Formats: sequence, structure tokens, C-alpha cells
Amino acid sequence: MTKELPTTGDQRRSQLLRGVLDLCLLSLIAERPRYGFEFAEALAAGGLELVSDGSIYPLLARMERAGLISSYRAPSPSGGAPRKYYRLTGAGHAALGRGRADWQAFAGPVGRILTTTTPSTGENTA
Amino acid sequence: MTKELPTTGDQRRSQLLRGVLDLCLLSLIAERPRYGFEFAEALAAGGLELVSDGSIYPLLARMERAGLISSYRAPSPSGGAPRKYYRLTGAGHAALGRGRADWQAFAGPVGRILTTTTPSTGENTA
DNA sequence: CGGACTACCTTGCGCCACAAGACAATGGGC
DNA sequence: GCCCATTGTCTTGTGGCGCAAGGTAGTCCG
Repeated sequence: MTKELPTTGDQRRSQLLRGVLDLCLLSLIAERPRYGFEFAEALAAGGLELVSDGSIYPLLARMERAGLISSYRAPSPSGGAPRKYYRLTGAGHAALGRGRADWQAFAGPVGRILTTTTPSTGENTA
Repeated sequence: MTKELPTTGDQRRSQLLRGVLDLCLLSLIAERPRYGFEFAEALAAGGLELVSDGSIYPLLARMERAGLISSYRAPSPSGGAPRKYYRLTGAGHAALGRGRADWQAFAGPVGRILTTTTPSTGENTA
């Protein structure tokens, strides 16, 4: 009725993605030029099943506007609408490097905090 | 003018915190009862310098309302206003366990994606 | 021509970290 | 007794962003 806390991890993942989804796209683009539809696939292949295109396209647009990536169109080999490929700019490379450092500076401490307390031997009740 | 992209990692960390800050608090509480002011300290000690109380108190209130934690008041030994200590409930323990799993299921793939591409000399295990 | 498929983009919504500041309780200085 | 510094809690307004759902456009096939 009023309000339910998330019972599944789905809601959590949405929040977790926040600050790191752009880096994932950047990193994926760094490998080779990519187009929009590809990202959801690549992320799922990497272990992150999710991320509707409604999250990805606006983000790509923002990053392009910010000068981190640039785009060019190419016809789809499988028929259909032409694809819009994205490529990293110099600024994008720099941002990716910074972002990776940020992520590690964040994930390390978090992991440590989360495993600090009696995680094992399930011996607690309190 | 219109809009600037974040130049520092500070903005990013704010976003990264979403989805994991509650788990950190839960984990910290699991160690022993804690009060509000303590959390920012403990997080900073753990490597996460930040997190103003404006983020923490509302989150604690939300979690208490959700039945994950319970509180009791105790006078401050150092003079001043009484402290409000929080303790884990059974549901809180369960949520913490689930959350830890969620975090690992997320951080793993993300780390892998971010290190997939030629980070520098690019000679690692893939 | 019409349907199906590929691909891109937009709108409205809700969540939540944050900055800034108000409020409450205690103890010490005078 | 009164005032204020200290300790600590809580509230309000703001903004960014992931998401669901829906809409548009280009290409191919029957």
C-alpha cells in the first residue's frame, strides 16, 4: 500500500549502477567502437544482466555532449536502421583512467567494510 | 553556464554510494551498536572519507521504519545531547546477508569489465 | 504494400546523497 | 541563575540518474 522496501536485489542494482555505468560503457568502447544495442549484450555477457536501453542511450548522449566520446553512423549489416557507433576521445580516455582509479578507491574500502564483521561460520544471532 | 560534468571524483562517489551505503551502515552496526555521529567516523576510518550526516540520518530512519534496525537512547558520556544507538534486528541480519551477496555479484563483474581493456601495459590474466 | 525486425531516442517517475540549517540536551564559565 | 559552546539529532530543498514504456525511422521480405 504505502511503501515497500525492495525485496529483491533488482532495486539495489539500479542504485549500484549509478556511478559506474558510464565507466563500463567507456571501458567497452575502449576495446573497440560500439553501437547502442551492443552495450546491453556486452554488459550481460560480462555478468550484468540488465540495463535497459532507456538507461544507455541518454547516458551515451550525455557523454558525447561532454566530449568523452564521438559518434559516426554506419549501415547495419543485418538489415534495419543504421547503427550509431561510438569511439573514445582523448578526454574520454582520461576520464576512463580517472574513473577506474575512483572505482578501485571505492570498491576496496567498501568490500573491506562489508566483510569486517563475522561473515563466516554463520554463528551469530544477536 | 548550462551544465558541467563533474571534474572530480567526488560527484562520482556520491553516486557510487547509492545502493551500498545502507549495507555499510548495517555491517557497521553488526559489529556493535552504533550511534549516528559514529558512522561518518567509522566510514572515514574504513577508507571512505565523506558521507555527511545529512545522508546518514535519513537512511537510518528509513531502515528503522523498514524494521531492519531498532534504536534506543543513551546519555552521551562526553556531555551533550543523548545518543541514539542502533542495533540490528533479525530482518536486518538477513538483509545484510543478502546485500553482501548482491554487492559481490555486482562488484565482481564491474571490476572485470573495467579491467578488460588495456589499462596500461596491459599484460594481465585477462 | 504491409508486416517484422533492427536500432535509436524521449517522457515521466521515483529514489536517494547532499548542503545547509534548525532544534535539543548537557555542562561549564561567570 | 544565565548564557553559550559542545555534542548530537533531524528536516527541507535540490539535482542527478536508472528505468519502464512508448514512439520513430530505416531496411528487408513476402
